[in-house]
Amino acid sequence: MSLKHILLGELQQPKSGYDIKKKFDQVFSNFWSAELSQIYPQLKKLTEAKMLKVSDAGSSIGPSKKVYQTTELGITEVQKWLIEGPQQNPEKISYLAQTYFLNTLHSHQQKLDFMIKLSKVIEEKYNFLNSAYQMRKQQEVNYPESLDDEAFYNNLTLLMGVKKLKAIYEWSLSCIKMIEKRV
Amino acid sequence: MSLKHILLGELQQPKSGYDIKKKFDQVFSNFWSAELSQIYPQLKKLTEAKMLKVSDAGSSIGPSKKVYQTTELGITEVQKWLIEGPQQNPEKISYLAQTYFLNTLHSHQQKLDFMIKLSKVIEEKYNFLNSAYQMRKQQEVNYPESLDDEAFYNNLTLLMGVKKLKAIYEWSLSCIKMIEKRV
DNA sequence: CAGCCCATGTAACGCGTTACATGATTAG
DNA sequence: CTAATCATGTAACGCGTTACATGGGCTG
Repeated sequence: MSLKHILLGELQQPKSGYDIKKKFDQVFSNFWSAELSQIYPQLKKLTEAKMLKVSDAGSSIGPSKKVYQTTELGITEVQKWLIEGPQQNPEKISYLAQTYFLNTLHSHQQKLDFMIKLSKVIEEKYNFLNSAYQMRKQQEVNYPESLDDEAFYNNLTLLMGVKKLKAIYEWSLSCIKMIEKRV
Repeated sequence: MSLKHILLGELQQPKSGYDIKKKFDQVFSNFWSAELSQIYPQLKKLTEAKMLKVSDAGSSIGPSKKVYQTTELGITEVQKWLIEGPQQNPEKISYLAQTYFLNTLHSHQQKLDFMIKLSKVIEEKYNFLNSAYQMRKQQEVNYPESLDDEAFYNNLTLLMGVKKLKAIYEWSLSCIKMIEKRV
């Protein structure tokens, strides 16, 4: 049930469905994803529930745009969600399921290949997130104390991604070494 | 599309739907979850697709039981899945979404409370996984070299869980410290 | 005999993805 | 003029959860 709350949270600063999608791809990807075909109907639903308000900002340049903004009722809903405490959702990690059943492949080389590929995939993700994090860090003189509240909490999620991916990347490297020893 | 492959992978050793559910709860929870209402129809579907075979092992004691086992066709399917390389599925982590929008709460104490609760939740998960891991480690004289292939790859997933949760737990502790400084 | 675990399933509903449909603007 | 990006939406389908329905066996 988090898409609803993410939309309400993000639309405290008004934007369109299309803008939100970009935010999902560029910023939220660390902890959530959604398609436009899921976003638009949700926006409609939340508007009907009076948690969002719309204004048509078409006309001037570009195609007509619907700009949404969270209402007081919507903000209350976000606060409820936060006060209820941390939501735990079951993790689904396909590549770990694959690792679990890796011995179904009979060739030692194929098992090793899988882990090498996995390691590269994780390395890329790590590099991507880490460079985003380092950039932020260097822009601030007195990081993280100098950040305002909003940027500070945004940043904690980025920091988590970096630390988690670092641990997973190191795990994948140790896996490769262990598998290599098992010839 | 992983439930299918997890069932096919796990049923290389024959068991019932109910047995599989226990495995999900006790072992796979680290990387996947599923309800019985999802498992039973999948087993039926995979049996129709000739990737599983059933035998009624009712009679003797307890209620009648259907025991499923992966066929050659099913094993080939698992191998295909593994050879295609690591599957990346988008992560959805509700509590990180909540962290991102934590500044929607105006009270500093409420923000801190959220992070303290989160830290406790993560600590519990970490302790649970880590004790499972330590037990395994101590049972083996020459860990992990002494493990057979199946146990070895099973174990890599456990190891990943431990390392990841350790990193996340440390992150949550550092978050508490940083938030405390921001009074 | 009450409550729990074993054991299998169906139904309703919501979440999420892929594909389809439409049309404007902008950059090469 | 063509391709990409901007912009909004619907339809079909599959995945996943919660609730419901049924019944046997075991333990206190």
